[in-house]
Amino acid sequence: MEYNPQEIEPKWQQQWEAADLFRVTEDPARPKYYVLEMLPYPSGTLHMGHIRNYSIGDALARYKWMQGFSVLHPMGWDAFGLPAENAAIKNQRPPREYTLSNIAHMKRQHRRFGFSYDWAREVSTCEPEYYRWNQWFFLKMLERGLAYRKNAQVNWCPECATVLANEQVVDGCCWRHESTRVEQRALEQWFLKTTAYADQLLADMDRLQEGWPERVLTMQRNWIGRSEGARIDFRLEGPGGKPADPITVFTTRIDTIYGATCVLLAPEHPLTAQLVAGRADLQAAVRALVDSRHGGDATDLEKQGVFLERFALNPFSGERLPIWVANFVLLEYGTGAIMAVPAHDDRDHEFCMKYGLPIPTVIVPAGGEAAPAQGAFTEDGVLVNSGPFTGLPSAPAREKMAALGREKGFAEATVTYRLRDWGVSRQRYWGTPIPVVHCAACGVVPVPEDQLPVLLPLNIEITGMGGSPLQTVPEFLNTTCPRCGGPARRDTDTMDTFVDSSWYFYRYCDPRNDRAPFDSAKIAYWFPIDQYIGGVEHAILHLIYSRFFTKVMRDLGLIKNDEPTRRLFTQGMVIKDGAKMSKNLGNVVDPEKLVDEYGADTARLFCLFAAPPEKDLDWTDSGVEGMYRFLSRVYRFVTREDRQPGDGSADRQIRRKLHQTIRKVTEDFESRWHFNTSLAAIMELVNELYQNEANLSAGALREVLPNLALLLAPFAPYTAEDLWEKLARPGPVLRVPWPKFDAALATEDEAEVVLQVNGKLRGRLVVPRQTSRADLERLALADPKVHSFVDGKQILKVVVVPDKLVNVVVK
RNA sequence: GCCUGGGUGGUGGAAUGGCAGACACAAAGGACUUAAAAUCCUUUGGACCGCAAGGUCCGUGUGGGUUCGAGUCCCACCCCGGGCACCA
Repeated sequence: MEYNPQEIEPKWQQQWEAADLFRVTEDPARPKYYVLEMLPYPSGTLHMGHIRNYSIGDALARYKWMQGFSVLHPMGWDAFGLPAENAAIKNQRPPREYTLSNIAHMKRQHRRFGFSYDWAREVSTCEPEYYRWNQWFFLKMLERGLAYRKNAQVNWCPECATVLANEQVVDGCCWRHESTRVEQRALEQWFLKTTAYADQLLADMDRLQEGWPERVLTMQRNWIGRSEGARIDFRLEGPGGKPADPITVFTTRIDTIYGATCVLLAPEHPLTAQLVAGRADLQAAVRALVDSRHGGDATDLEKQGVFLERFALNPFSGERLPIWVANFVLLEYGTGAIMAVPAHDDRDHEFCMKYGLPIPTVIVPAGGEAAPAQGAFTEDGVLVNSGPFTGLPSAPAREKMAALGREKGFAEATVTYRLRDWGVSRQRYWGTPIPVVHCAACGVVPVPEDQLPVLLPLNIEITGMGGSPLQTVPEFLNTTCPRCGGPARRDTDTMDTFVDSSWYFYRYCDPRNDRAPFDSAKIAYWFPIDQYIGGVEHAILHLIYSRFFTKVMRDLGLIKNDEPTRRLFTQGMVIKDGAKMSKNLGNVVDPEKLVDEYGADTARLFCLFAAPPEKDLDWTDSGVEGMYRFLSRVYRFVTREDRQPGDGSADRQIRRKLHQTIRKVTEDFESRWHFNTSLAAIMELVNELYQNEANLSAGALREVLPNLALLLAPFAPYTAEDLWEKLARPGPVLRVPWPKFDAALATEDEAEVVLQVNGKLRGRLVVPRQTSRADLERLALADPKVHSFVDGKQILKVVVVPDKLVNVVVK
């Protein structure tokens, strides 16, 4: 029979759906397995990157089902976000309608592929049933001081008179007004205190070591950026030469403090404003510094500073140090102030060279090597010219100096993180409303839990102009204060969509719960996620935020697990013509066209065969053809009706090959997921079937063919299901146990032993397995070929690896 | 600059110290066919020797090293991709 995916795929899709095949519940009698693919943004159509992601996850889910697990394999929609608003501006389509129609279309595409999702658990983050729990978590964090307000910079386009998201800023300009420079404006915004968990987020990564890619952990470690150092107070010299309030600096190199030649403040540091008060010239110079930072790359920013004509005292040496404001000092990191040690820091060196400040050496390389002739010596060494600390190596000096500072009250060892709190306010419409009201009398008042959800109004015109769009909806904006009952205004910002995706995988466990985000018992059953699969582009933000949410939820007593995900797999991108598929480049392949032409199984198979799943995959149309040919070849062989049974002379060989293939595919699932090699092994089996067709007995085919269908089931499920039916086996395949291999049968009983002389291949020997070392050595030396290379030379040594190789070393 | 992943035939890739190039794509040739498609079979890293069967040498970015033996381990360097980037 000919392979006809256009006929068999819709047939099985309907049967699977009718049987509710992928429905799963908590079953105490079976082991559980939670396999999760990152939920998509409903952009309108699935692209090949999605298909690749889901093909990997689906192969795993189906394999686990066949292994007897209860497999939770859900799908949903990350449905809030900017594109829906842009569509509203461009096409006058309401964001909700746009989003829902995209979801409907993508879901149809999904179903054609036949992925094994339990659609009864579908979650869409833009529905009030979902986002009310975003609001609920927000209120819980507010109660615990984990959500707070502060001033922060936003991107502002003067032309649109609106706030821009970072992705709307292109080369420092507005995406819609290419020549308009984006300005920075300060706005009161909501933050979640991710920094409160910085130490835990870092420490718990040790537990992820096994199941997470090393590079993702490294990226997260860098992002959290823990540095050990010290805070040091430099007292300000007051007007009468007397010390006044201190400037606190952070440094990791307190051992270099005798080499400090000035103190540098960030332009935005509160002390800066104080110190330039009444000096219009200095104020203007500081403003110019701030401007120097905007636009352009931070890397090639020229260092600039302004001397404030004031001094601070080095608490160790008592030296008077000039106070400068410098454009490269960041308010957000450390204390927003540093001591400049030009001899031992590259940036300080550049700065002090430029302004002619002294560059005294206080650290020399240990072991008497020479310090670099130019630039700063930034490594640890031995202290010189450092008062009582002279002669100490850097590390103990740091400890002693911090201890002294602590004793005297002007310094303290401390830890600083690069991680910042998570700004979640967005001046956008299509998102979760922030559930607080602003009351003139009571200030910021949380919306009481029983009034949730704060519904996002649907009748609104999106113009892309002005501030938060929700300000234009009076019915939403105007409310009463829950505390005093007086008139109040709702917060008109919405939450970052990363909030939605920080906990969605918990909701899958109990998606229709209307009394709580979920039932904790269900979480206890399913969590942690056994395998999470997605693109590496989410290595930092999404994966840190969701780890943060998990820790908060645990501290709220809702869940018991510390981490959401046991194992993470990051798949590679899909590349065509040397670039990532994108509409701009016009190199996209439409998955649906592939299904029309070749069927979903062919598309899946190509995604799995063309490269190992963690690597980027090069798309080729001819490769797709190849997969179609392979499936056709399998189908034709299995369904052949006119076959005359052979004499069975190849039975032994084909059964061995079958068991080797089962072993190979099973091992691939249990280790590296190199499905490209699993499929190659299955292809070899099929090739052997064709080659030995005339010599296979009916009995051998009765063993091999059904197992071949089972081996294909995780990768090409429609084809496998149809073959299973054609072989008159009771299905569905998903409920059939994964085949087991017979280890003895899979092992060859003869071994081909390689013969080498001085490491060079000189011959082969077929011997019974487990032939003794002595026999192997004797046989090798007796081999005429080996003999011709050994003859007349002195044998130094003979290396024998049983069942593998004999290497004769001669001189 | 720092942190990462990688560099193997015409192409995607295989080989977790032991036969480099599994499997597939592409290409070439052949069978079947009136013909085409489809299908099936054969060849396919390079150089050289041989009428042939077959054989020799070279070959995994470059240079060193460890080892009986290195694509694989170690050191140095070159190139490409990704992330972070004045983080004190």
